[in-house]
Amino acid sequence: MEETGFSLDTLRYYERIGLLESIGRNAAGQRRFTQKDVGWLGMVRCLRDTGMPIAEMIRFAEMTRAGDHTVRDRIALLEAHDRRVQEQVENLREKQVAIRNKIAYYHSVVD
Amino acid sequence: MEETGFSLDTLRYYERIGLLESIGRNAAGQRRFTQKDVGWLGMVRCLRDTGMPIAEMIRFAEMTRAGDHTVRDRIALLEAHDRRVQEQVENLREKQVAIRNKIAYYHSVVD
DNA sequence: ACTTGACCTTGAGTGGGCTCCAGGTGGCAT
DNA sequence: ATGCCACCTGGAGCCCACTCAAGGTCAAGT
Repeated sequence: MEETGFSLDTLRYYERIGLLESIGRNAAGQRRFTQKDVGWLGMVRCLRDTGMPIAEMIRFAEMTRAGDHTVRDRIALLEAHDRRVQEQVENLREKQVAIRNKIAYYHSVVD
Repeated sequence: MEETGFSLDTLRYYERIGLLESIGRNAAGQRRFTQKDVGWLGMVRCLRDTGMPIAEMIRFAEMTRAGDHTVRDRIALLEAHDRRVQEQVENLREKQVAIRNKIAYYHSVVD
């Protein structure tokens, strides 16, 4: 298990579905993650943790492999995602206020 | 479909699993949502949207039905949830910075 | 020499949260 | 009075993102 925070099973799964480009093996057939792989996994972690669906990450992975002519599309994808993240944050903050009001109300009942 | 933002199927599902206390019916057997039901659904929406698992919402629902002696436990549950929400927000913000850095990097490549 | 254990593969199973289906009923517009 | 639509029920099905199982290989320690 690499210290990207993914389990080995998850890494195998990601490789199978094409989210990771075929990871190199050593003589015994075991996966050897390069610095590049680890970097990409950092990106994957970042996108996953902000709620990007796997299907979309695969599209992003494919663009990344396809070369520099996809950079504009990658920007568009990330900017759209950034807007969704922004909405998530705002929505959470809003709901958090409601939760805190409820807590305050309960406190007023119990004290 | 009520304007709590839940689909009718979802409302039926919630009733089945005990997240909603048996909703009243009219003569024809159709659900009639009271103001109280709608209020509770607002709470449910708030908790769902902030990532509380359904199982935990059911525990909360049961406490709410059980009466005033559960208020302290409800406070504890909501405070724990509030801390998780806070972590979510902080985590999202952190990851958002990384995404924006990536976008900026791509811009520097493409321009 | 042999056990242990971490890895390998393919494929099936799981859990959460809905969502849809079949078959049926009731009210209302034409 | 007949078609239509929105609702009802119980139960099955679906999607996502993993996670586990079975059977096998290899390297290192005792």
